[in-house]
Amino acid sequence: MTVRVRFAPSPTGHLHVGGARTAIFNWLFAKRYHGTFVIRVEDTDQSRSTRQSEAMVLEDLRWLGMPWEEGPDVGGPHAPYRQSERTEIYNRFAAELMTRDVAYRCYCAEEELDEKRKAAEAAGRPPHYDLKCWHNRRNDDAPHAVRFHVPDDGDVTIDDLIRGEVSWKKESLGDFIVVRSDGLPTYNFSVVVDDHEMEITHVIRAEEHLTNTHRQVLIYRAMGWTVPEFAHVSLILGPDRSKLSKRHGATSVSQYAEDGFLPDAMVNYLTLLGWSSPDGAEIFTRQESATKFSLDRVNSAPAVFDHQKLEWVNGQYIHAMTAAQLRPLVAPFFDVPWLEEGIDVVKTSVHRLNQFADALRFVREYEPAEVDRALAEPLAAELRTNGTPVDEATYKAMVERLKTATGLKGKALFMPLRMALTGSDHGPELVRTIPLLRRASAVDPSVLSPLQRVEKCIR
RNA sequence: GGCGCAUUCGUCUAGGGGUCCAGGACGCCGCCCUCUCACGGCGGUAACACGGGUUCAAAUCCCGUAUGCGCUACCA
Repeated sequence: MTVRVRFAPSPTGHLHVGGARTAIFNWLFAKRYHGTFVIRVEDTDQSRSTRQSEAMVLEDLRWLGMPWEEGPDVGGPHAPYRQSERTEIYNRFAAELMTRDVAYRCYCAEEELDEKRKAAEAAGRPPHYDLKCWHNRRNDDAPHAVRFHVPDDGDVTIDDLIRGEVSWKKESLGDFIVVRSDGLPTYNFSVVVDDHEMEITHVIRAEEHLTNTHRQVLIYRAMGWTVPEFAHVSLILGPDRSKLSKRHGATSVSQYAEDGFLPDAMVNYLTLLGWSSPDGAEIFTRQESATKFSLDRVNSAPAVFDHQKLEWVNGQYIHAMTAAQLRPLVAPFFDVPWLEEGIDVVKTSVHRLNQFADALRFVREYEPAEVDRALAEPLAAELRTNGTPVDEATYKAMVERLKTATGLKGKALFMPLRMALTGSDHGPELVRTIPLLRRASAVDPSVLSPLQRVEKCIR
């Protein structure tokens, strides 16, 4: 049997990091078992779903770098992959459910149901549907929804791949709506129809759907369909341990892209949030994790999103990349003719792509520092006669001559030197900084050369 | 309220009856490297929610309690 998994976002905004992690686990599982990864858009809630949002979610998924074999944009053998385009299919199966007498038309008004529910709750009874339309089944075309009837043998036990056995008693459920009065299916119905029709073998989704599984299994049974395997992934929490939301800061994948995070780092971190590699590795490519991924190593407890660790992971990726690899990624945030050289000099002090501009500010902006003439003048003379160092050897030669000329050494020499050339008391090593300033000033007229800087100090 | 899920350092986690007075990572602290900042290296800090069982032996199995979260919709 070929593994087929799906990620089924509802297009109501950008892709959320929680959704991203669910997508990653699905993708990893598909790769691990050489299966198929399907994207299905769950847009049956017309009031909240937009086509624009669907495009954003797909774009976020593309940015993360998890290609899918079937989906609304690429099609596939089970098209369409947008639930709003599959209503005839749902209606067909809803009709079949009614033919089998496990579903029925419900003509109750929403207000009426609300009142009954409140009354039941007030009286301490379970707020389940009172079965009025089940007991008086009819089939006219007055406005109605379609309701599924929970059978007497409605107890359900599943063997969740992450949580183990989970059971529910039939009593915990009332008859529930499968087709709304607007003719569109509810989630619990469309998801079953689609997962069956699309031959999904493993349903890997967020924990918030765990209790919905009871209803869904009942529908599978009523239709006589094979029940897929389930794996419910725990939620991602904010620092206060409530479900991660906007008030905790950035929650959408696109926001992280804008904040200078790399897709590889994002996928790496999110994979680590709930899954651990059997060899204990924490930095790994998606190919590496895909060969080792298994659902039994997915943690069933919710995980707090740790922004600091994400930054660290992102830094690990940036530090491991060459300046040439980094340049095209940094350019959208900050671009100068000497970008690649600049990146090479400061990349170890940066954790995010958008921090390069700041880290290289000293190259573009220079405020003359208070520097003792006893150093500034010999330095200016040195730069005039011997030129500016171009590499480690010429830098060391310059330092030796300066030591002789000034009688200074160690910190007493280097700090004023740094101040004179960068205007700051901290930054990358001088042996790298000076050649960078030289090259940058050569290709970029807005950058002052080392000599120009020193001259400003003397004036 | 009912049902369901969860609970190991501040955070992510390892662990599946003895090898655990609990290991790794992030963070934090210290030291080293060093002109500074960062990187890197080394070291330190810090946890089995609580109470009962089962067992020669429990972080690991069972039962309660507490706490958190989810579902209980004509949202997904």
